[in-house]
Amino acid sequence: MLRNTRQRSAIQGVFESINRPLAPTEVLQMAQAEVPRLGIATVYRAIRSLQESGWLTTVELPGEPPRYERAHLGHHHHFRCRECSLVFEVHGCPTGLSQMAPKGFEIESHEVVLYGRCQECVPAT
Amino acid sequence: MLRNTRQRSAIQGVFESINRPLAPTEVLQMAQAEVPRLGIATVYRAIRSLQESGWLTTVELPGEPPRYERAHLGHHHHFRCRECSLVFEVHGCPTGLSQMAPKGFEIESHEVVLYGRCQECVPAT
DNA sequence: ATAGATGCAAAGGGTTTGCACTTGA
DNA sequence: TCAAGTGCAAACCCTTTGCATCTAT
Repeated sequence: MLRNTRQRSAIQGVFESINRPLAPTEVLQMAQAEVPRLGIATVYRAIRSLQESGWLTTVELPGEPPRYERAHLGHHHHFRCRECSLVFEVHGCPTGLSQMAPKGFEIESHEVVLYGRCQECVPAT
Repeated sequence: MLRNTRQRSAIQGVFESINRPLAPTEVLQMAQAEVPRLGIATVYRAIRSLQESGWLTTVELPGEPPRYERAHLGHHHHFRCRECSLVFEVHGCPTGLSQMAPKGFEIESHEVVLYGRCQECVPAT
């Protein structure tokens, strides 16, 4: 696998130059600047193989279509600004998660999404 | 607007008898016990109108199609079993959420999703 | 009676797949 | 060379919509 094609390097280039999670169609449009005949199927296939190779991770927020970004190391969560819709990484985890499970249930992992206003959108005090 | 039909009462009955978020196809299958010729379109239309009337709320988990549950419940979160894929309600919240926000960010709300094995799927000890 | 509700099937939107052609190693 | 990669279109899955029919009021 992982052959070095114009299509794939265009797609990787998009992720390298844009600093936020991207939807497949966004990737398509941006990469078509370099490879005009690029097809959406190729984008999906490239995303999948880049995911499987660990180069990309999926960013899933409730009720939103998946987006993809270059893999950062480590467990983290997300903060989504209700005003500007930007998504930020947050580090650390809440405590007391294990006490939330019903009796007999076994927790293996968790997701946390915080909603609110980012630094830019909090009114100046 | 809300006419009292056999279909709608069967659909509401499903939500009243099952205490976990349901996908439209689950609702269809269960309600067909009462109304065999029930169609999926009717389920979707009923869900939408019950949502708009405030009787149902949407449960969105990252990367999954929406599920629905009765709206009477207070603030709670969800547990998704990795084996049987069922989603359960969990009560209580973790602590220390406010410490996760970057400096200057204002948290308004949060979502927590736990993943693991439900009581049915935990191997008998 | 009559407007809302239903069932079916066809249409949409986003994602995946089949297949013949292209291209990088 | 020749299999992985690509482009196109058709297939899929889930959801919505058009339309003739049914039904609660």
